[in-house]
Amino acid sequence: MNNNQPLPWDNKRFWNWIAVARACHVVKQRLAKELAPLDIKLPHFDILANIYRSEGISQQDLAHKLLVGRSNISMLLPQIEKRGLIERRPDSDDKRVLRLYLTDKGREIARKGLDIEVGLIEMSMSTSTPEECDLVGDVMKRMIANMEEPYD
Amino acid sequence: MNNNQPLPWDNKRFWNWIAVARACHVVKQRLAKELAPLDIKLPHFDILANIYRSEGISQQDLAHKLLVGRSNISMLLPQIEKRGLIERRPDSDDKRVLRLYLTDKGREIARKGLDIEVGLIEMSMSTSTPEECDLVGDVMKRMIANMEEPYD
DNA sequence: CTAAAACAGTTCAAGCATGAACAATATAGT
DNA sequence: ACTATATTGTTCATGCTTGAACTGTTTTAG
Repeated sequence: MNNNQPLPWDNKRFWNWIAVARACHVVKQRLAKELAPLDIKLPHFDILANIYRSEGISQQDLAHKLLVGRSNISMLLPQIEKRGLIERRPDSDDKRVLRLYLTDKGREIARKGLDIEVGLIEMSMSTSTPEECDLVGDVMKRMIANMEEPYD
Repeated sequence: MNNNQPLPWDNKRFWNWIAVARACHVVKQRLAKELAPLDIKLPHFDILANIYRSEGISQQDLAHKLLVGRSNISMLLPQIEKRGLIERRPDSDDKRVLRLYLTDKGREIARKGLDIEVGLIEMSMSTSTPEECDLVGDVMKRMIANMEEPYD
């Protein structure tokens, strides 16, 4: 450890994190290209995929799952709705909330897109053992947990 | 393995990857907040940090390092230049290329920002051993390498 | 019961990122 | 030397993302 000017370039954790960020970036760019044949953009697909897993989810919860603002969802949903991929139905108990459902067409695209995504992930992780991949997942979950804390 | 409908929810690699993407997202959001006192946005900081490490880099190479398009850099640099954080000087050999240098003010912000970033990364990775972090880095580098391939 | 607070969703302006089309310069092939 | 090709950086239109301000609904407190 340097005591005067500890440059990040000497810090292994720093570089390991840079690798994570780059991998994330590269995978997202690649996935966007692979989804092009389905005529769906990544943000729209992320929404479809989440509704696919949690049919009837509210916009609020969807935004929370995707780690984006409510306004973001609010701007994207009408586009997807106009394409006939989802339906928004008001909750019967609480008139504030809208619940989200896939149409058959939406479900098909979500399904195909997920197949593409899983294929891509398996391909890119094929050179690592399942144990290694699990460890990566564990470290990431720990990071997310640590990130909740105040720090400064 | 399911043979009919292999849902991603049954796929461990899939979930491990989701954890990576979420961690990436959370760290970026958090870093953006921590950088606020320096009055610098994440995209601008990423540029400063890279010039800090590679003074005299060209816009092209910078874009490549950051995994973004040249146009992106081309739009952001004038803003940073107007704030007096960087200088753009034409290359003497090749009149097409502009080389990027930090001003003293820019170097100070880059330095402070990097300290914040490293602190954040160390904090979030503090619950994992150095060996685990290194393994994460290795798996990510393998993923990036695999992602270059054609696949479909 | 009513006023205040909390909550779900929307709208808007601003900033970031992209790809395509473009200008200027450099390199290669003939 | 000369044309064709490739490269560097810019500009533009488009789309995503955000946070703040807003509407309407529900819950909480007095």
